[in-house]
Parts: sequence; structure tokens; C-alpha cells
Amino acid sequence: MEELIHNPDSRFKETSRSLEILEVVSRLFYENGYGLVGMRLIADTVGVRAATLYHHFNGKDDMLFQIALGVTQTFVERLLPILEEAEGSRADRLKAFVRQHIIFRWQRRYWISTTLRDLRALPAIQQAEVVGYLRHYQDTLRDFIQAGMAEGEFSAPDSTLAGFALIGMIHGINDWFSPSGTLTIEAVADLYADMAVDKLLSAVN
Amino acid sequence: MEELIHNPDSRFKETSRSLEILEVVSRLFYENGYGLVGMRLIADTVGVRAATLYHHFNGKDDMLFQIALGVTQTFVERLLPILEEAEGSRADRLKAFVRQHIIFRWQRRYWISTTLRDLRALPAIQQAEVVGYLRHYQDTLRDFIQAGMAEGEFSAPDSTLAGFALIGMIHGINDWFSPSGTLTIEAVADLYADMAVDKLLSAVN
DNA sequence: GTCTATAGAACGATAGAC
DNA sequence: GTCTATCGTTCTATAGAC
Repeated sequence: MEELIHNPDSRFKETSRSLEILEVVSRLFYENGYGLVGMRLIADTVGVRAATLYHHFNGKDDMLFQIALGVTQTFVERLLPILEEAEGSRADRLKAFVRQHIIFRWQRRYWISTTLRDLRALPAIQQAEVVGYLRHYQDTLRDFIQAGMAEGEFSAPDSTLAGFALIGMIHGINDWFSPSGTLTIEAVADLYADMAVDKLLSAVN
Repeated sequence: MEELIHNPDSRFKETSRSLEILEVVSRLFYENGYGLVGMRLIADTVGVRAATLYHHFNGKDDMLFQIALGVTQTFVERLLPILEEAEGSRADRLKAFVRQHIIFRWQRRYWISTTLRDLRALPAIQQAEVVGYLRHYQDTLRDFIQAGMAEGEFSAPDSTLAGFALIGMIHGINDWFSPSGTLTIEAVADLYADMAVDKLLSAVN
């Protein structure tokens, strides 16, 4: 298994030990599910005693919240701007976004899967903060597709549904992709970007 | 919340009390996650004492296994045949399958989400039995798309990737759909079937 | 920052009566 | 088929030493 890129979110820059722990925790949550992972298992895997974890985090749910908020904020701050800042036509920019989105999701799959799967275990106010970023992402993509439809570059029966269809395609990849298969994640990203823009949203036919 | 259709799987036909309990359990697992749902919470929600549950099931993991196997078997037995038995062209049959697939997934969303999210909590041999049905589903859809490409009715850069893209679109719906929105699940099913067949897999452009 | 020790509650599961 | 009672374990979290 390749190394996962460390989260460069500035919230962690002065406490890299916390980030190291969260890398371990996110993988344990991913593999076992939040509710089945105990503080003792986390401590054993990190290589400390359980009590030590409470020096770095307020509790198990605080770990989950930092994982969910960290990866969601980072996604919105680093990936969404591609839609406006990439080179070329609207179709070109959407393809660039889809490609980077897929690669990001694979690199951060432990954080992302944990977020989407176990978010409901958090208190409502913390859920709402994360969901706010997710909704902003959905809305931004819908508006981008809507604008492309108005300009005649995209075609879809409904911009909201087309946005969700595209998101669904992308989100499903981590459920089946394996780096030991015939395609790299970069190759999958390229083919999906083509399917999404040249087929699903095509205005040609 | 509307009533969910009862699972007609014959495994439950002589013990409908078990099925009633699993309807409650699947919703608790869906809302809280398998690991965070205790036998006492299940018993309280069903309206019995915790010990009573062990008359119907071997344990909590047995409940999860019956949910996962039941809904997966039922899907394969009832939905996959639509691909061959529906009326019309290959494109027509795929549209019918997509529509029924989406409606089925919404009706059985507690069972299905629990299955896909918490399957890894089961012993490996039980996981494998469920995964066998899921792989059969993926393979059948891939072969159907492949055949349609050979006949010139479908077009895609890769039949396996196109199959996963379609599955991803469909599976994502339950993450955002709400019956209180502007579209019914049947309307979403129709629009997605059109997007999948006339756009994503279109051979026209 | 990490440790030992432990509190207090909740966990899955079982025995045996009715 | 459901109950009462309970066993032994594990859980999250804290207090306080180093």
C-alpha cells in the first residue's frame, strides 16, 4: 500500500503528532467502522497507552470530527477552485476537476470514507458544519453545469440530477478500484473525465 | 416516512416475526451504524427484552448477515432478470432495469445501506457469500454493456468502467434523494434511465 | 507527552422459569 | 416466545505521578 499524502491543512501544522495519530485512526475507522474501534485498539496501533490519546484529543468523537472537517475543508479549498482556475473551455475545466477529484478521493480514501459513512455519529452541530461544506460542493457543481447548459456546451435533463449523477460516478470508484488492477488511478481518472464530459453531459447528440 | 415493502424472500416466509424484527434492526443500523447499536436498544425499539432477541437470532452479527444476504439475494433474483426479460431493444431493457433498480434501492434503503456499509463487520466466510452475489451483479451488467457495444447499440471507452460508472450513479441517489423534494423516486428513476442509456452509453455521437 | 490505575457504565450473551 | 437475573468483558474517560 502506497503512502498517503499528509493533510496540509493548516489546522494541523503545529501539532503534527495529532495528524500522525489521525492517519492511523482514519484507517482503523475505515476498516472496522467507527463504532467497532475502541480507544485501546487505537492506542495499540499508534503505540501508546489509551490515556495518552486524551492528551491530543477530547475523545473518540473529537477524532472523528477532526477527520471529517479536515478532509472536507481541504477538498473545498483545494479542489473546487479548479473549476474556475483551470485552463480552457468549460468542458476542459470540468474534466480537470473530475480528474483531480478522483485522484484526491483515492489518496484520502480513509478520511473520506470515514467522513461519509460515520458522520451521523457526531453531535448535530458538528454534522451541520461538515454538511455545509458538502452542500457548497454540490451547489457549486450544479451551478457550473447549469451555466454550461445555458451556454450550449453541456446538455442534461436537469442540472441538479446531472450533478448528482456525476458525483455518484466519482464517489463509487473507491468501492471497486484496486491499484493492483490493469488501470492506475490516473488512467481511471482520465477515462471517467471523458465519460462524464463527452458522454454524460455532451451537447453534441 | 412511507411503509417499506416487506421482503418476500422465502427464507422468511415461515418466521415473519424475525422479518418484523429485521425491519426495525436494519433501520437502527442504517441510522446509527452497526457498531453503535446495542442489543438493548434493539430490544427497546422492538418492544421486547434483550434476551428475547436470542430466541430469533444467534446474535447481533447474525442479524447483520441475514439483512445483507437477504437483500442481496432478493436483488439478484428479482432485478437482474429484467435485463433479459423486459420488452424491447437492449437499450429499452437496460432502461427498465435502471428504473426498477433505483426504485428497489429506495424501498429497501435501510437493508441496502447497512449491507454495503457494515458488511466488513461479518466473518470472512459470510462476507464472501454476500460479495459473491454483488460480483455476479457487476459481471452481469458489464457483460450486458459489452454485448450492446459489440452490437453497436452502446458506446463506452471500457465496458467495465462504464458498468461501474452506471452503478455509481444509481447507488448515489439514496445519499441525496428526499421524497419531500420536487421529484418522486419514480421520476428520478425515469430521468436517470434516460441519462444512463441515451447519454452515458449513447452510440449516437 | 506518556504512563499506571481505575472508575462507572454499557456491552454481548446465557441460564432457566413460565 | 418472552421473561428476570446476571455473568464476564469491554467500553470511554479521568486522576494523578513522572
